[in-house]
Order: sequence, then structure tokens, then C-alpha cells
Amino acid sequence: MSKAKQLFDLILYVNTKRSFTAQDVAHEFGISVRTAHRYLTDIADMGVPLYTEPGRSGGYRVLSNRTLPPIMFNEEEAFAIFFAFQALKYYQSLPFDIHIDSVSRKLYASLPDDTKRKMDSLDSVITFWNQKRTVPSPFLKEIIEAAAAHQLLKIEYVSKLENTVREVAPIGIYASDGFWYMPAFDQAHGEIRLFRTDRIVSLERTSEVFAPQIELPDWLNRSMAQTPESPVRLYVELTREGLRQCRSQPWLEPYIVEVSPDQGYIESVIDQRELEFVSGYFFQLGTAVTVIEPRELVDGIREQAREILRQYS
Amino acid sequence: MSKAKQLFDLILYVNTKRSFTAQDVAHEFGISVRTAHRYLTDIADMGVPLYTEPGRSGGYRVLSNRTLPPIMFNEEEAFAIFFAFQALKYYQSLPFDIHIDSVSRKLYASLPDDTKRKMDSLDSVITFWNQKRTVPSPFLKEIIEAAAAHQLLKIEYVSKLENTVREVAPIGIYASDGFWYMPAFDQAHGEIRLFRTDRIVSLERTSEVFAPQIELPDWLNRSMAQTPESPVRLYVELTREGLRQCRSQPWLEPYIVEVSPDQGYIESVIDQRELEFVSGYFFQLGTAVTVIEPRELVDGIREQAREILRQYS
DNA sequence: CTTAACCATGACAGTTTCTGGCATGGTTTT
DNA sequence: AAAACCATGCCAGAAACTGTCATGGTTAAG
Repeated sequence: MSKAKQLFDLILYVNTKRSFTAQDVAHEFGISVRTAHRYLTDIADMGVPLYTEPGRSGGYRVLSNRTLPPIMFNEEEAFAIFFAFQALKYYQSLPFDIHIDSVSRKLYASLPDDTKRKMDSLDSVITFWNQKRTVPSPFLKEIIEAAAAHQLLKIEYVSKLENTVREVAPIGIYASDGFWYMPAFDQAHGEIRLFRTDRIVSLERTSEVFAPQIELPDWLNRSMAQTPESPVRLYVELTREGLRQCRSQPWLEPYIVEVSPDQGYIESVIDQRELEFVSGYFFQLGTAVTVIEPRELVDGIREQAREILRQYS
Repeated sequence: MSKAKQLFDLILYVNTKRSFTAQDVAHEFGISVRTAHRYLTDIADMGVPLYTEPGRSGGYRVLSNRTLPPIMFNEEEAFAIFFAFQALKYYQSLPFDIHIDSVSRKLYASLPDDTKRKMDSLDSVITFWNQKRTVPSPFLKEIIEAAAAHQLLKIEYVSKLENTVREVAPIGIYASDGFWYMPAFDQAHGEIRLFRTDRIVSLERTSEVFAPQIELPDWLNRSMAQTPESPVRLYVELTREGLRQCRSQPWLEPYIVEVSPDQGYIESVIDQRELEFVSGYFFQLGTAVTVIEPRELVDGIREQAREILRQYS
């Protein structure tokens, strides 16, 4: 086996142990102790963060951040990584902030000069623009850790009517539209509720643990693909502008039928519970759309308009 | 110099040339031709996509995707890359689709077993959820290339009243909220306009070139940080629900003043041209907010409410 | 305070790998 | 047919690597 390969294997070996001696390595790889020392200083030079403790019960230790063996990327893959990071900048709070800079630096440094120029010039024609969200979410890391360890959380939460204190069992967190959401089992209500992490005022990890009922991906699938409990037919007529607007809404797009460039309609089935949200949406579109069914929606929109007129009378 | 370093340098050298002979390499690195051959087969084994053409005027060629020398990441950096890719999945159209998969595969393969497990378990508690945007943008790559090459584009665009054909000089593209936008100089109107790429029906690259007036980052900065041309004072009273809602709007957040948890107000200055948009926004919030100033906004909201009542009478 | 169990480093000879020539054979262009 | 490439094999000398001592530290246990 080539020496290079042997060293890669050593890197992997070293990462699986927290602490080990040169003897261990010599025995494991069938080499002499002297050579083990030599190999270890080699990989340390390559960047693996080793340090040693002298004395009896001493030995080699690996510092926290484990090092992966070298990987070869190509130019396009490097681009992909850079642009993925651009997209991440959209989020103001991230659980792993720091490291994206170090990756960028390593990657950029290894680029040949003309690729650097190409990168820079591409950078000047494509961006992931971010409207600096000023809503920080300070508890991300704690929530993740609590979810992974199945710990109960005690949170103070800004809800619609007042601030409430709840004990919840977090399932996980997910990001959507620049916000972080935490679905969690609410002990008091006996069901899974969705919380926005930026609306958590304070958070405390308890020592209680819970048996996880469901994992995040399952929960997301279930709650997104759920079939309506009490289905309601939705029928909306669209003007040209209505077509244009509704096409931007991913939840509506599949149900849009274009009759002509200036006319179309939406035909779909929604759940009773979504009425409030849907009503707000079509209300905002004003005369660009005309809701025909359901009746409640029409009434809801009309009522909302009356309320506004009353308020500004 | 160690052989490894020599090979890395050779990788870089090879990438700067499209075509070269073993002689060139031997001369450049001060090694024999025989060794040059050996080195070249070595880096080919390592994954650099070399191929050779026999015969006079033959030589070594490098296939398209240039390979970067090996890079060592650590575990946390690998996490950062994975999560950045998660975030990218939010966009349905990407100019560099394919390569994120290959990066993920390479990275995942090099992870030690227990880190793989850690990754998988983290994956089950954190996600970047994406409401599958079904609005594809097929022209991204062409727009980027045209912008980089300063080419004029002829596009057919779905605008408010009708489909129009325009000649535009693209400045670049940027992503925001899951959509791709293209600011471009519109020849007919003599000014820079903003287009949504998914509303481009057809696109044709012309051979005409233009002198770029401004680069994308500058344009973004300018158009985002611009001072109002005709400033208007905005004053809005907020209920508890109003506070909650407006906090989610990055453009409003800085101007929110919380009097008590159940009461607050917004005091800001906006531009005359933004009135239509702002009006739509506060309209939608209904009774959770009360616009006090400017007068036009109040009138606008009231008028919109009346129109709705008329429409649904 | 001695011993055991570690690391660190140097010297040296034997072994392995690498290197540079040289030679042969194949392909394509001129 | 000659020139200019690559591909591969062989071989001797050079360079690098390896294992075996040997020496000198450090720390913990007895």
C-alpha cells in the first residue's frame, strides 16, 4: 500500500479514537513504533490537530474538530459550494455560523488564479440577495441539541393574545422563508404545535426526557401532504393580474387554469381550517380575483372589508 | 520538495494549460521526461481527467472540469457544506444543479462512520423546508452568460397589461424569496427595470454588445439603500397582533416601537412610489393596525375596501 | 525516589521506492 | 519516410523510508 493511502487511513483511525499511543498505531498498522511517530508527525503537519501529553498515561490526543481525509473537487463543484453559502447568508441566525468562512477561504485559496478571476466576475452578475432579516433566533443550537437528546423544554412564547409559558417536547427545527420554526409536542394541549423560534422569549432545558413520537421529516411530510379533514371546494376567477399574482404562490400554482392570457380560474379543495388564511390572501388581492366558492370565504372577505371601513370611518 | 506537493503543483499547472506535452512538464519542473510521464499517470489515477492524443502534434489534454488539488476539511466544515446545500434545495431552478449532488457524495463518503450517523441524526432534527416552488426559470444560465459577456437580450415578458417584447441589457441576476430577478437596462424605456425571470416567456441572445453601466452589487446597494425621492411620513398604530405581524417584515421591523406588549406604533419615512405596495400590505392586516398618516394611504385602503364590497355585492 | 509508561529525536544500515537514461513500439501529421 | 508525440519496460544509481537501537524528557503510581 502506498504511503499516502496509509496516511489517509491513519487520519481516519485517529479520528475514531479520542486518545491513543504510538504503540497502538504501530500494532494496528503493523509498523514499528518509530515509524508510527514519524507518520503521526506527518499527518500533524498536514493539518490534523494532534497534540501530545508526555508522561505515563500520556499519549496522543485529537483536538475537537476532526479532520477528514483530503478530497478533490473540481471547479464546478467549488462554484456550487460558494453559491450554496451565498444562499445561506439569507438567514440571519444559523446554528453553524463560523465555519462557512473557513470553508470559503480554503476553497478560494486552492483555486488557480484564472478561476479566482472567473469566480469574482461571476460574483458580479449573480447574487442571492438578502433582505437583512433583523429577527434573530438565539436559541437555535439549544433547540437542536434538546431535540436530538429528546429533552423537554420550558419556553416563554409570544402568542396571539399573551405571552405563555409552556413545556414542550421539540421534534426539530426547520427554516422556511427566512424564519426558523419548531414543531413541538405541547404538554398542556396534548398535541403537536408549531412555534416560530424568534417568538421564543426565553428558553430553559429541563432534565426530563420524552419518548419521541415522530421525527421531523415524517412530521413535515405528514403535515404538508395532509388530506383535508373537512374539505371545501375553492373556485376563484382570475383577471390577468390575478393570474400573475397567484402564479407566485406555490400553494396555488398547481391549481391555476389559464383560459386565456387575460383570464383564468383556480379550482381546488382546501381545508376548513385554512379558510382564515386563504381569506386574508384573496382579500389582499382585491379586484384582481373574484372568489365564487365557498360562500364562507366570500362572506369573510366582505366582512373584513366592512371592518376596515368601520375602522377608518 | 515532497512528492505530494510536487503533484499538487502539477495539478495546478495542468489546469492552466489546455494542452501540453510531457516535455513541457519535464522542463517546467526540472525533472526527466520519463518521470513527467510517471507523474502524469499518477495524477490521472488521482482523478484528474487527463487524456492523451498520440501522434505528432499530440500530447496531453485536460477534459472540461478542472480538478482542484486536494483539500482537507473538518467535520464542522462538512456540516456547513451539507446545510448550505439543504438551503439551496429551496430554489427549484439553479444554474448549477447537478454538482451539488456530486459534492455531497464525495463528502459523505469521506466521513467516518460515526460522523455519518451523527449527520443522519442531525438531519432528522433540522431541515430547510421548501415549499416546492413550481415556477421554473429555464433561462438562468443564458442570462448569466449574457450578463458576463455584456450581450443584449431580446425577451418576451409577461407584464401587467400584456406580453411585451423588449431588448434589454442584463446586469445580472439575483435570487430573493425563491424567485430569480434580473435587473436590466431596457432600451425602449431608457432606464434600468427589474424583471422576474420566471415571467420571461422566450429569450434570444443577440450578437450586439453593450458597455455595462453598473455592476450588480452596486445596483443592488443603490436600489436598496436609496433615499426617497418624495418622502412621506408613515405613522401606524399597532395592536398586539399588529406588532406580531409587522415584526416579521424586515422592511418594517427597524421602525417598530413597542409601547407595551399589547400596543405599539410604526414611525418611518417611505417613498411616494411605495405607497401602492404599503397600502396593500396594511390593508391585508385589517383591524390589527390603524394607519394614521399619510392621508393617501388611509384613502387608498378605504377605496380598496369599497371596491371589494362593490365586487362582491 | 524509583519504576513504568509515555513522547521526542538522532544515528545508522538495510530495504524500498523513485528517478533518469535508454530502448522499443505505436500513432498521427507533414 | 521523417518528425513529434505517447506508452512501457528495464536497469543502475539516488533518494526516501523503515526498523532497531540509544538517549533524554515528562508524568503517575507505588
